[in-house]
Amino acid sequence: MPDTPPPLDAVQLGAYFALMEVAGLLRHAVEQQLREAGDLSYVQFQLLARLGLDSPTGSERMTDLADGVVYSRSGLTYQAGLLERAGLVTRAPCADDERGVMVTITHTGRGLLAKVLPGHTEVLRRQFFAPLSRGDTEALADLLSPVRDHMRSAPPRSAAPRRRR
Amino acid sequence: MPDTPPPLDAVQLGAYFALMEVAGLLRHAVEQQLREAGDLSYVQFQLLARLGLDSPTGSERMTDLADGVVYSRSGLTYQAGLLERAGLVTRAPCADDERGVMVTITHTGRGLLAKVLPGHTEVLRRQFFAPLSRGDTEALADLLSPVRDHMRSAPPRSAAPRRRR
DNA sequence: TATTGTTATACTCTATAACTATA
DNA sequence: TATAGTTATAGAGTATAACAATA
Repeated sequence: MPDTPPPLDAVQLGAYFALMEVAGLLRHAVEQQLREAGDLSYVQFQLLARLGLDSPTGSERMTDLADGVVYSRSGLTYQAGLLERAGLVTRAPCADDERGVMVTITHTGRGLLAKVLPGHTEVLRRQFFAPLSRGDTEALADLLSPVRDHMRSAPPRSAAPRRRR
Repeated sequence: MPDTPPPLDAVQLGAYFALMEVAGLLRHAVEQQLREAGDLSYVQFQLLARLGLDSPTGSERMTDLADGVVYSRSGLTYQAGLLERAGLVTRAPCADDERGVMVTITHTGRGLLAKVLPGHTEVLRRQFFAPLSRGDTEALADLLSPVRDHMRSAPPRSAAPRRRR
């Protein structure tokens, strides 16, 4: 039987629970806005935003999208299928790797993204940024960015059968 | 047509995306641990933790639990039903309000909570707290607590039909 | 009349495993 | 043999609306 680790202290628990609750409430609020404004789920918005805002070409490979969204392959295939059916993205075989598939945001997709963003921004300001000063926001970004980088690189559990990469 | 708000700047976007990604990855990791260690979903864990750790009596009303978890009533009924069937909680009519239902964590429920917590703690330390100093953790809690309080009190959208409270 | 909670129902999402095709 | 992506399928979770009972 392994040693039980010391329990988290009050400050740690506070940070953890606050983080999870804020993120949960925020996602809930934002999801609602996205659904009403553009009939998009949060995941779908993330995919469109990644293609339309992050990628300079508007294209990405399925695998890279899956990495960013932490989904199973099949989950991404499902979502990409929905977006394609809605005319928001196209799928085409990869040029250099015949096995791969490139997903590209369409003009319609960019339009929907633009249509949805103002309301998105408003919700964020009202729900999330309102109680934060400029310095607070910077501090938050500086605190969370290293955590994000750490989590991206650290495999979730030690003994798990490595799935990808 | 309403004025479009100014877009968020890079720092704000960074804080927002970092928060959502960290919370998402963390939830994913923690959910896995909870599933393996105790066959619990994160929501079920939250309910048990709320009853077993936060509440001094081990009991809470359905309504109060729903407030804390931000679920629809029916969603909570569903989850409470699962927990009850697993012997982790009991449901009994409220003493003072005949309409109400009190949910109480059982001995078995406390046992499962205790069984699951060490692994939970370990995941949190490894995935979340590792890159954070003591001061970082405090700063994070101090930054996020006001946001949580703000979000709890602020109705998600202005024009929505008020549902509760 | 308003509130509490449950039920019925339908839908969305996610994961697993099997499968195809290419590297 | 390993990787990319799809498909089939099954299960969990969530929301909506209608409902019953109590305040």
